Amino acid sequence: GPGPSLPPCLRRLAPVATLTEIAARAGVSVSVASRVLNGDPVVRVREETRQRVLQAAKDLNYSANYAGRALRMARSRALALIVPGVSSPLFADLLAGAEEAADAADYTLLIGRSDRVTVGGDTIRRLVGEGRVDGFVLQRADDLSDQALESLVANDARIVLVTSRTPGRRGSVILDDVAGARLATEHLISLGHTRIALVGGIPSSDIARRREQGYTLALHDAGLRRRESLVRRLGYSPEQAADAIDSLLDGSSRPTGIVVANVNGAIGALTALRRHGVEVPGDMSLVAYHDEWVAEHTWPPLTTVKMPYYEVGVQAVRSLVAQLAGKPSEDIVVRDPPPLLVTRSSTVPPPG
Amino acid sequence: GPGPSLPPCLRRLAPVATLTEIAARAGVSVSVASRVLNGDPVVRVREETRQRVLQAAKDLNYSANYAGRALRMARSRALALIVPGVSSPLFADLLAGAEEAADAADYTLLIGRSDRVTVGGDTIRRLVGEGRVDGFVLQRADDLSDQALESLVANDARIVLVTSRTPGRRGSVILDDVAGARLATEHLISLGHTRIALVGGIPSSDIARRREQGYTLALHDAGLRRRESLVRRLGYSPEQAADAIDSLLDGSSRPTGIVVANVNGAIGALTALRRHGVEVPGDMSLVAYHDEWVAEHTWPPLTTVKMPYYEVGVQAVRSLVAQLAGKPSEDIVVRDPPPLLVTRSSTVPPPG
DNA sequence: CTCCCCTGAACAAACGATTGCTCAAAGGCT
DNA sequence: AGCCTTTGAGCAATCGTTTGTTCAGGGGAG
Repeated sequence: GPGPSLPPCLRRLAPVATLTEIAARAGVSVSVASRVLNGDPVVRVREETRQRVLQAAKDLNYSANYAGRALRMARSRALALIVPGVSSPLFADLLAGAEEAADAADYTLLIGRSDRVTVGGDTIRRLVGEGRVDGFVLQRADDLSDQALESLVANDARIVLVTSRTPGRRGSVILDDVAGARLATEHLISLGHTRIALVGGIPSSDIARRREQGYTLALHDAGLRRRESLVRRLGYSPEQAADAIDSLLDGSSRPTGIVVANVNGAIGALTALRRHGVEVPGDMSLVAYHDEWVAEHTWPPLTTVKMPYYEVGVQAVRSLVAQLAGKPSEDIVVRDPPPLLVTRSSTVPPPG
Repeated sequence: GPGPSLPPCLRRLAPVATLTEIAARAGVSVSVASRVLNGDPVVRVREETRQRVLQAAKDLNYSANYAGRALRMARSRALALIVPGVSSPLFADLLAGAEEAADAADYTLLIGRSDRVTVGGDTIRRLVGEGRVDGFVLQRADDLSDQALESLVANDARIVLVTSRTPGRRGSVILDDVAGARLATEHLISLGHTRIALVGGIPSSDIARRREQGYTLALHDAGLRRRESLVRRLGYSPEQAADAIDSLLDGSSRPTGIVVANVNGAIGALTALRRHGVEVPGDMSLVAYHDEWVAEHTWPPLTTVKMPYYEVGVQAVRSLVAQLAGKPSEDIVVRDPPPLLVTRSSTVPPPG
């Protein structure tokens, strides 16, 4: 034989049409077929030829091979969305928004868990190194420090951080946490509460700092004193929030209302309060940051502040796509729609 | 010039090394480099040459380009996991298992929502047509019929169904729903309950049918009468379960215990019972199928049956990978670990 | 009639990796 | 010394697309 024979069994899994076959069926060259199907502006074909190609593609149910295209274009047209946990309804919103935007920009979205992105691991470097994805939307875990984050990410990786920021020059899309926490706090103030506690996140998190700032500003604007003894910064998990509640109830002057800076924490808080025999909302009002499905089904149902997670997803992907197109990275705060107070049964005026 | 010049700006996004560069640095041909790096058994190279290649790859931080490989191999080494909703902790377990198994088999896992896989849509056909994925793990929505499912899936697509089955010859990995529902029911029986209701899924779902079967068998084995008036088949959502509760409480002979065939439904049931002034567990015991995080934080905390979702994910991917390797499709029931009763506060002996 | 330009399409070179085959040199055997 | 085998590596085709360039033929202008 004149050269190497065909490798064994390299047929594709599903028998799909290639551009060559389309071209053959339409009686044109591959290049014409490609140009017609992609709407190449450079193309000059007779209308009749164009129709033949289109018809052939339709007949053979053609769709362009992903690998061939990716190889030629040196782009995968795929994006990765990397999040700490996949099980929260909040994430579902974020994902829905990201998918929407990715679809609109004709990108595919891969989902990864950031707990697989360990420091020292090379998940991201590999994903981008192998050319599987063109860029990332990354939501870091609360306890991942700025340096750890930087060390994780390849220098040249296109990336947009969501809900959190870093001092570095990466792009980011965050919620208006100040306004959200402020709204929650103002709700309690408007009900007449004056001793309002905050169950917040860990101080190293920029998210937690913004939420605390909103809480503080609301108190300040209402002319209320902010007492350090009413602030806890243990974290967002139910257990951490429960610990925070335990410690708050130990204090000399109990609050009459609590802002829990995360809905999961609020559920833990509910459990802890019940354990202490404190009735919600009779003895204690509770408002949670973030609205999700379960807040409607707790006892009592939780008053929450709903934040626009969906839009964060949309904006993040849009911003990433823009970055891939060569535009500079942006730092966005999503203010539209604004935080929304969802009043349920966990907040009433203070007793007495 | 002798031919076309290089297309404009087709540089890759990140400057990564190609096999050609590795080969050049090691002073060998591309084929040798490829063979060494892949551990090709056909290769015959001097040990010293081998080391040079390995070193070069290490120096340049080489990882094989995904598109090039996929094109040549006519395989993407990617799998899609398609699920109805992404926000449930149950899904998180499934996903974790699937990722574990995919990693082990050196496959990448894509996640898709099955509500994007609409009848008449071509999501799956496109994913496989474009060669983005080699196969699917599919968890269908409860209300997707067998025919609808078949019409959706390309005939030649490699696919494994999870938690549900179809009469067709597709592969499947399901839970031992009969044993799980049986365990839940037997728990109530062992507490002394005799009038035990079932809040189940819609009858068209094979999952719901298996769970009802477990319920029925448990009653039968205990010598208890199964009353049709105590069975509801409205669905797994909180609202549907709440409706089921409403209708159960209307009946002439109230149950003293209820098996809710889904934990989300159980949360709706809890809300509905509270609305009716029925105390759990004082007036009514409640046991839920599936264990998840929130069950520990409801009031009262829910007694549940924990099912091995993680293993379903593992087995499904393993089975799919085997299918891709040419093995026949299998129908697996995951019995290990067995269903686990998690006793909390929602179940006590019947009143009186 | 000649020259030129436009139209409509084909040519061919990449992108990066894999792999069957070829092939030169070295070594062993008769 | 001559022939065959083994070793160690390179050659070149191929996967499916995209796209800069070429090219043949037809028509209009001068």
